[in-house]
Order: sequence, then C-alpha cells, then structure tokens
Amino acid sequence: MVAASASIRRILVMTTILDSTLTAAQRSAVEHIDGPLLILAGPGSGKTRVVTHRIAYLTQQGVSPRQIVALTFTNKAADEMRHRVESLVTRAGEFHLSTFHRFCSRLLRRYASLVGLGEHFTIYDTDDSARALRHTLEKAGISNTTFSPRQIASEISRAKNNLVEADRYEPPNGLPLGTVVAEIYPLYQQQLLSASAVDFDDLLLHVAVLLRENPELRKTLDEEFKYVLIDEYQDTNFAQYAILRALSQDHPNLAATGDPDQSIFGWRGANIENILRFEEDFPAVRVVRLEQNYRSTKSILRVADKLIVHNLNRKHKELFTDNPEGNPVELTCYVDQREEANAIARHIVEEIDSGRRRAQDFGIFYRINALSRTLELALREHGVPYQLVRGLEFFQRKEIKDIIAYLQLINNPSDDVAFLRTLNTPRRGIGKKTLQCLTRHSEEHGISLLESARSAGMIGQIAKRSAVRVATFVAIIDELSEKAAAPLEELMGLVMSNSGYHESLAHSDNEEDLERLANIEELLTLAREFDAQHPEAACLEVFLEEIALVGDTDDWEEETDRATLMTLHAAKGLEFPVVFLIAAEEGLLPHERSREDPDQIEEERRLLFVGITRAQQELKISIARRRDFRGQRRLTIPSQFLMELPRDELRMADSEGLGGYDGDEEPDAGAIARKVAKRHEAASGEAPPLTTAAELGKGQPIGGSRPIAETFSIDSESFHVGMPVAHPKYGLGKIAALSGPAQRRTATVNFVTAGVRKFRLHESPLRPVGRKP
DNA sequence: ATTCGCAAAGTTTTT
DNA sequence: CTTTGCGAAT
Repeated sequence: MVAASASIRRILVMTTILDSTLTAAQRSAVEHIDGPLLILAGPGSGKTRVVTHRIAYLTQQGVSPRQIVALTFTNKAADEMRHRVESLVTRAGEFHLSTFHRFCSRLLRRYASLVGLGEHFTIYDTDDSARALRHTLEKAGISNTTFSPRQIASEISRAKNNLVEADRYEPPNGLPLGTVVAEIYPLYQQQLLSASAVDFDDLLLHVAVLLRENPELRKTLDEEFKYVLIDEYQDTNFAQYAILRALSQDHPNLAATGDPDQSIFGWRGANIENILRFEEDFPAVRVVRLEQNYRSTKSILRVADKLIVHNLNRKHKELFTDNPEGNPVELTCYVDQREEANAIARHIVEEIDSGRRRAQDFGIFYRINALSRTLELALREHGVPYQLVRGLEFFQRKEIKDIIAYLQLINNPSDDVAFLRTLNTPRRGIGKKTLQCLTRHSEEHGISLLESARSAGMIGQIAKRSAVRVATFVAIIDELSEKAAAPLEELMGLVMSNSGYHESLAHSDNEEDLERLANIEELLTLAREFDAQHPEAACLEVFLEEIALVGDTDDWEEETDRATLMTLHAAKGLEFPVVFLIAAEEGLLPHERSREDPDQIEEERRLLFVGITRAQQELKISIARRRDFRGQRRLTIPSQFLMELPRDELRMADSEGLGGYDGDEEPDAGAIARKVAKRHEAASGEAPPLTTAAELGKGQPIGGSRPIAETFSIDSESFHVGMPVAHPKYGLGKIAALSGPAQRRTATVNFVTAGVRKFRLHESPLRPVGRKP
C-alpha cells in the first residue's frame, strides 16, 4: 500500500519534474545531484522553476527533505519557492526553506549560549540597533563626535558583513570615522550581548563565528544540511559566504544561482566577487548557464543587453529569446514631472478603458521613493487604482514599536533598549536624571536596567517620588510577564490596558492619536491571526521573530488589480507586462552619490538593467526636462545610460508642445530628446509619435550641417569624465577620458554613432549637453 | 518634564 | 518640500 502509493507518486513526480518543457540546460541543472553547482541565470530564464524542480528531483532520488536547505534573501522569494515546491512534492513541509537571516536565527536559538547569548535573545531592527548604539555612545560619553550614529552604525554594519569582529576591528587607513568606530564597536557589541540582543548583521556574524570556532559543530551541521541551495548568490556578503562555505566542506553540494548583472545591493555589503569567484572556490563545479529569456520581447531584451555590455567588470552572457519582437522601447521626454506623471496615468486609463490591459499589468519604477509623490497624485486624479510598495511602513510606526517593545521586554528582561523605550511610554514622569542613575547602577553591578529598576528605592540619588514611579513600572512589567504564555491577542490587550497606553490615546481628541489607535487595532488583528495559526501556546517569541524578520514589503499583493509603484531595488524578481521607468536623469539614475566611483556607476547601470528586464511586453522610459526636487526647480540632464541604449531601437518622443523652449536656457533634457528624436526620424523616415508637427520643425538635428556651438565658449574646467557632450559634426557622446594641461586639455569622446574621437578642448566646438543651473 | 520651534539634512534597504 | 532631531523655553 505504502509502496504502491510511493511508486505512483514517483511516476507523477517523474513526469512533472523532467517533463519535456525543460530545456537541455535547465535539465542538466535539475538532474545535478552531488557536487557544487553554479547556475548563472539571466533575467526571466526560469531560474525558480529550475531550482524548485531540482529540489523535487533530489527527493525523488532518495535525498531526505530534511537534508535540503534552500535559502533566499526575501520572504517573498521564500514564499514563492515554497508554494512552487509544494505543487511538486508532498513532503514540502520538511524542507528547510527560508530566508538566510531566518535560517541563521533558528540556528542561533539552538546554540545561543555558545556565542554568549541567552536563548530568548531579541532581534533588533535597524531602529532598535540605532537606539542601542545611541545608548552606548551616551554611556561612553562620546555623544558629541562629528559623526552621526547613523554613520557609525553603517561602518559597524560594514565590518560585521565582512566578518570583522569587535576586538579585531581596525580603522581602514586614514578613515577618521574608523577611530571612533574602533572605540565604540566593542562597547556596542558588549551592550548587545548583555541585553541578549542581536542586530540583523549579528544573525550572520554569530553563526559564521560559531561555525568557525567549533569544528565539531561545523561538521555536524555540514552533515545535517547536506544539500544547500542559495538563491541570488550575487547578493551574498562575506559573512554569508563564510557560512555557506562552512556548510559545504565535507558535503560540497552547494548549489548557487544568481546573475552578476543583477547585483544591486553592493552598498549593503553584498560582494559580487562571491559569484565571480565561485569557480575558483569550487573547482569541481558544474556551471549551467540559463540564457534564454522567457519573459521579455526581443526588442526589450536587446536594449537591456546593449546597456549592460558597458559594464567592464562582468562575465559575458548572451541573452536571447524566442518571444516575439514586440514594440520598440519608448523614450519620452516630458516638460516636467507633473506632465510625466499625468501622461503615464492617462496612458494607463486609456489602456484599461480599451480593454487591452488591466491595472495590475503596469509597474512604475523610480530610483528613489521621493519620486512617487507626483505619480500618486496623478494616478489618483485619473482614478487609476494603485499600490505603493514601500518597505517597513507599518512595523516602523511609533505606536507599533512601542507595543512591540513591551512584548520584547517581557520575552527578554535583559533587553535594555526595550526597557528604555517602554519606561516612560506613555508618560510616567520618569526623567533623564532617574534614568542616568539607573544606567549607572546597572553598569556598576553588571545587571540589566530592569533589574536595576527593581531596586530603584535603594539607590540614593533617586528621589522618592521617582522611585515610586519606577516601582509602578516594574510592577506593570511583572504582572504582564506572568501572562507571557497567554494567547498573543490577549497579552497584547493586557499590554495596552495595563501600561496605560490605551488610555493615553483613547482620551485624546487628537486625530493623530486616533489613527495610532487604529493602527494598534490592526496589530491586534495580526496577533489574532497569528494565534489561530499557532494553536499551541507560548508563541510570543515566534511572533517577535516573525515581525523582526518580515518587513511589510510583503504587503504587495499580486492578486489585486492595481498598478504597482516601487523603487528599482524593490522591483527585483518581479515582472510586469508594461513597465514605466521614470526619471532617467543624471543625479537620480545614476544617483549623484555614485558619481565618483566607477564600481558604483556599474551598479547603477545594473539597477537600470534590472528595471528594463522586468518588462514583458512594453517598456517606456521617461525623463523630464525640469524636475522639482526638494522644493527646488531644476533643469535636468538625461542619464548617461541613455546614451548607451541603441538609438535605432528606441522610439523617441518629446511631449512638448509649442513655445516651451525659448532658446535662452541652457540646452537641457528636452532639447536633447528633441534633437535625438529628430535624428531618429531622419534615419528611419518615420515620425516619432507624440511629437507635434510644429515641434519637428523646431528641433535642431545634432548631426545637421549647421553648427550649434558658435556662441559657446567653455573653459576646459567644466568638462569631466563621464559627462555627456555634443559635437556639431559627430552628435552625442560621452567623455571617456581627459588628459593634458589646461591649454592642451584633450578629451577622448565616445560618440553614440561616430565612435571614439579625441579633441583639444579649447579648439573644438565640443560642449556639455545641459548643465546644472 | 514636556513642549514647542527652528535648523539641518535629505539614496537605494532583501533582513 | 519634507522629515527629524536637538535645544531652549515654559
């Protein structure tokens, strides 16, 4: 009976797993069992499909699901993978399938004591960590450095990502920030340990150290997790790399999937070298390239490819597709962001009204969140339903964090950050002075703040009145702690009432307070759902871990029929039939902070690559001539990346009507797009859409006979490498290099159509296109 | 101890 | 234009 059903299942599995829809390359990855495997998967190449099928295949070949670990970076990716594995295998629940951080968190709970943590350690989010750091700075008496806690935190984070422990930290040469960090990092780490807390980076750091310093344990775990799969390998940092290697020594069955061209988290410590180096790390590796794209049209894919080949630090990859040619990619220039947003909204409305598309078919991407505003406004005005994907909204709200802090303190009484947060929230009249006494007392006796608070009455410097108030607070926490095992919703309700938090909000006629109350209601609902999912009691810690490791980026709903607005970073891993990519302008994409560093420019280029390759059928890139940003009106310069796109593949358009360009202004985005559009028209004999007849007559073809630089005299100082320039004869280009002294300053220019040429700057009609006002 | 007001700063953010 | 944090005033 059992055998029969097993063999039936086996047949079913066989047919679904190795069905004929797999290509040869995909199949070779799926059927790979032992030994290292590297899947270099281009965008839309069916990577997830391959990974899930391989998991199924492994079990079908007799590997126990318990020995398989599949790691992703996002919950969304983990959920999707789980979903898809479940449709292939029956025992899907037994796999270790989670995000990297969650996997580490579980491991760490098992072995917490080995790294000096309590079993009930708290996971701090970025905000909590910042508070811990600030508290540490205060205790150390170096609160008035030139560096912000944020800067310090990010340097500590960088160190942790690179597996540099507190006692081994050395300031990178000449970095003034480093000296401060060298001093504060050990104290901060000590603070975390004594509070029995970890920050996000610690989850990785501790596990990596654990594996490094306990060879026996490492061996055990290597054995336990025989088959490790890691998704988005290009985004791993050094700590993650170390963990993966430690788990793949005796059983080097590490399967990594990734795409170096989609590495966009370098600024968070991700090291693209990890994937580029994989073949050296595991010489016996089997490399599978998935280069066929099943997502995008040919024309979209060509544009993506032409862009990404400009990256120098890159493995060549051939992208191709059997999909139809599709419409040309559009590049439109608008007068300002208002018009850009309105045009997009209008277009979406038209498409929906005509029945060609649904709202959910549209994705709108931008480089920074601040750009979403105008879009939202326009979409609302046009009645387009939309959803805005923005990480960490709900759980970062003050009131939510307040309530959570109570729960954290109940779960882990050593948690000083939670103590600090709750002590005087709501207002209990406990002030700075009292707090200082408590802090000093806990330092002197090596005990937690809550422990100190218990003996507040005995501490001389604390006034009677204050001591009573502190005692009241301790009593509240103690009372709540007795209910720690109660269902979450109940516990949370008790927190609300006993702490006086509810009262402090309920009796307010302040609208904001009422909203806060509503948010807390939502949290209670969440708790109720959680209770339902975890009928066994004592799930407080699980809940806390859940909300620490789940951002609410997951509130993006695939199901609902709404257009989606998000940053380019958030768009990774998703796809939309129609993609709008706005504000392809210098300073925004690439972002101005990336300008100096060529590596960062390459990352920005990859970011655009990721955006482009999200599009299935249509891609519309846009710029605005003028953009109001931070309250300032600025003329824009089109992104240097636009120069790298294949001109003859793009449909250029300029939305501007009559009389917009008065000739007095510096040449700007509008002028350029118009000119390029005109040039394109001349080349193809086809008028670009959206361009008025009047407009066509006005544009100045760059490659035309009339010089356009006669009135410009520009000193050589105003040129720099990477700058877009125009030449009356050769058209648009980009400065590839500069050399020579002022008088003989020479620029090497890479022209879009005319190749590479050199010029003496003060003799040539070469000029910058557009300039900041 | 709390509150109010002004100054300064302001990417991206899987966890 | 925002938001956020710190410092002075009540």
